[in-house]
Amino acid sequence: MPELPEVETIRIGLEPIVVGRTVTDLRVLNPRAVRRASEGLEPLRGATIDSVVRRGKYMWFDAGDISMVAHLGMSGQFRVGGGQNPHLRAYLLLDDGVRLDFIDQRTFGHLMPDEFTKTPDGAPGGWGSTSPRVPRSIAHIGRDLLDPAFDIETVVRTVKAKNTEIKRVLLDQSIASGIGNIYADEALFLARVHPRRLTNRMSLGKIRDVYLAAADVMRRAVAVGGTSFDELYVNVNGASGYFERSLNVYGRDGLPCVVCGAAIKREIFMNRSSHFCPACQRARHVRPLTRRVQRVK
DNA sequence: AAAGGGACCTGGCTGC
DNA sequence: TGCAGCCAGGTCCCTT
Repeated sequence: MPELPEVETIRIGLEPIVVGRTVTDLRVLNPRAVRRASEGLEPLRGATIDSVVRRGKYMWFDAGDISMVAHLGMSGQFRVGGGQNPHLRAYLLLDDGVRLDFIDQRTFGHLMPDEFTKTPDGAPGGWGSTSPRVPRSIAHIGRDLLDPAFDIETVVRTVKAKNTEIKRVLLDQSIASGIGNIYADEALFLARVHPRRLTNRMSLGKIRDVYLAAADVMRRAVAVGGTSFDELYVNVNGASGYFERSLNVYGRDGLPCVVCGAAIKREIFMNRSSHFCPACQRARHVRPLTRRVQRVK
């Protein structure tokens, strides 16, 4: 499940492979892998890649007037290819003979050629970029927590004004991007906030704590190459990350809390699992459970 | 308008 | 042994 740290690891791995290279050929093996399937990836043919940029979980190849946006979804991978893989969805052939494969078992990921639009704040479009522009289709995605132009005070005020639960807002990529289910649970644990806590019942300081915790956990995950559970997330060379051993709550339901020893709880919320310590993250200022269908294991 | 919930997708795993 | 059903979750889209 690639979130910001995993995508950043892949972006770093892609840079020496694609920057300065020209796309000499390309092929789409599964039309689901490309948005705007009518034109496919053809606009990339002949383009020279100047940089690989990331905002949240999105990446793009900056190739002059055109970009190729990439989202890995649940299981997308870029691999230096040539080998056989039943989940190979598309590939680019570069002018040095390298074949860059896009592999995606669950097919939630996609590639897409796109044009640029200017960033409203005049800052570079994302990590790895020096130009103030972003692909049009992802202009609505918020800056991520590790972006130098990320404005935490604006985000904190936006979150406070919402009438909903904190975890739902953490996963809203238009407010702050890059956070997925794993790091949302980890950030809430570190900030000692229940996932279903209502944001308009939180102080500005507490909301800030949650976002600072999310930034901290992602920064530490980037440093060790992200989190790997299985072969679905690996970097461009096929190697795994090491952050799984640092997870405090995610996937630890029933095991003792590392702080207080209480059993970590797993609860279904937003059709996903939430993992939290019921003692460290008390259910204060949450909506009554009767308002929603709940299944607790 | 904002909020919330389901669909999409595949393969590994569980339990009968 | 075989197979049905569950589970993983990022994002889009529809309904309220």
